[in-house]
Amino acid sequence: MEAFQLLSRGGARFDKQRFKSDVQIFNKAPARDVKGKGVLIPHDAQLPPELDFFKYAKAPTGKRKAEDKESDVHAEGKPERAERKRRKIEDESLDSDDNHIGTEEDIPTMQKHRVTAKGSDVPKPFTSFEDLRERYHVPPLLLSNLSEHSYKHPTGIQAHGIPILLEHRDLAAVSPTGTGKTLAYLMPIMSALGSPISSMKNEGGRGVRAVILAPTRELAHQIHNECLKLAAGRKWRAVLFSKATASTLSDKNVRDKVDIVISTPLRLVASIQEGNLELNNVQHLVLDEADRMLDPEFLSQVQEVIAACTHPNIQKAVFSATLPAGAEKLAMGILRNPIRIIVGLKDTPLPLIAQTLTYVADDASKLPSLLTYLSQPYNPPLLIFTSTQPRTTSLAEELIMNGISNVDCLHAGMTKKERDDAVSRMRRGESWVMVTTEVMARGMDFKGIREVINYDFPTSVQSYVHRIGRTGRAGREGKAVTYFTDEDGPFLKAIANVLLQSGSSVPEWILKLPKPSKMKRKQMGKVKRADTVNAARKIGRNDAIKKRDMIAGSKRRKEKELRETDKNREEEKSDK
DNA sequence: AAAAAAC
Repeated sequence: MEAFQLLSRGGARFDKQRFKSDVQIFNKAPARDVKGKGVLIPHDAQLPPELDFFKYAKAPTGKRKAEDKESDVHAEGKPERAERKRRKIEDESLDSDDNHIGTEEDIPTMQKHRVTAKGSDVPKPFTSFEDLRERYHVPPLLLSNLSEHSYKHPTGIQAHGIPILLEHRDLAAVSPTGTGKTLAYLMPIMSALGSPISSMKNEGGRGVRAVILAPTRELAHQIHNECLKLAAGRKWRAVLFSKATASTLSDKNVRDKVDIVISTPLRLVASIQEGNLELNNVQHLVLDEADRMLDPEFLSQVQEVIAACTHPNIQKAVFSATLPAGAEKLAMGILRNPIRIIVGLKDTPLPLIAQTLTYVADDASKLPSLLTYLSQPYNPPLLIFTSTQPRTTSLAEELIMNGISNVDCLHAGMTKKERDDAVSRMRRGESWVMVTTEVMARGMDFKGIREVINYDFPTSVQSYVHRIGRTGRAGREGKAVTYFTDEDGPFLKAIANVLLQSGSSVPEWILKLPKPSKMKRKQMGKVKRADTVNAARKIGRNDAIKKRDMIAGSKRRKEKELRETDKNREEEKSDK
């Protein structure tokens, strides 16, 4: 409390103890608004003893129902689509029986987590990390490192995925954000590397034995940290690949002593092409954020890495919270006799995240809305997503100029050092408001984040799911606010369905929006937009105006409002 | 659909 009073006077540093132990803080005094700045002290959110992520799965609602309804409404003329959907759902529920995944007595976590497995000879999941010692001879040190970092009970993806990887099978794993996917692949890999009784023999060759690919440097860095935690007390060498380490590793003697390389794809490709790195002894390859890694821009790089991994007995695994059909197909092509594990519902955020959609009319109305939001109590640190680097920078500047404390900014246009510093400040709890791009959207695990704001509308369902997945991690609650403007109309419904699917509510009129067909979306753009505008005006407009009026305006803001009304007028004209 | 990120 004292720390926050200090803070409210402005300028003072965030109390570093603040995020050291979340639990400690959570048990403290009830939430109080700190004078003026609206910073809220959390009071709830004790870690639940068991991470029951999927309560909603027991009684399927939301999307399933919405899908059916949708099919009913839109299926006229093409009933086969509804039929296909229904069959798919049945197939999924059959999968688990076919593969003898286990009964509830065997695996108490099963029912809760609604896991579906597909593939031949699916290994049984385990219930306690200790089980792994006997079943797979996982080194005791690894297990004690686990408990040291208070990993007590395996999450769904860990219970199901780890045995698969320990049996050296290929795996495609889909599990929601913040459910411990990193550990699910790191632990078995490190076990295999260190265990003398592993299914594959290590005497074959020298050089890097495991490679983990991630889409951003920050994520690679974070994975490396996890790796170090697990490896503590053992001689494993895990290397975070960067320019610096790449040149060190060009020395073959050094290289041969490295077990695990964690890297972004292009960095690795560069080293391979320079002849400074050989991957012919790689026996474990993981694509983290797999769907992202299989995006067209990354795909060729990833393929090059895969091609360089010539070891015949290589195990490959892909992990993500989202896996669109296209990416899944690609992944399945890369994997050999794979098992596919899906925890929860695909492409769905956790119900722990309370999501809202907020109408803000147009771009110019966003800043006033955000400032209003920040003038009320909120839970720091706050993560704000924008669509471009320049917008990230300028929004951060605006916030600072409007007197918001401890604003930070992070995008890939910044130098490595700037990026590293921003992440450290975030980890230390010194940032209250972090404005960022997609670079932070995936994988990043900041335990303190309880609120995410999509200042700019996400460009895909996947992006949405990952962005808001920065909160609500490891069983904690989270909050996500998404601004939408008239222009976002065509994509609104898709996101709205995601909200529904994960147990958040959506205004009726959004659900009634017609679903724009792919082909017609372009030409219909105008019409759709008009629909949205009208519907939005009825419900959201007044709120938006009220909000704007509530803000005592600085000159800057008044200018903004003027510009905004001008724009509105122009748009109204052009609509006609 | 479209930007970001990767070196």
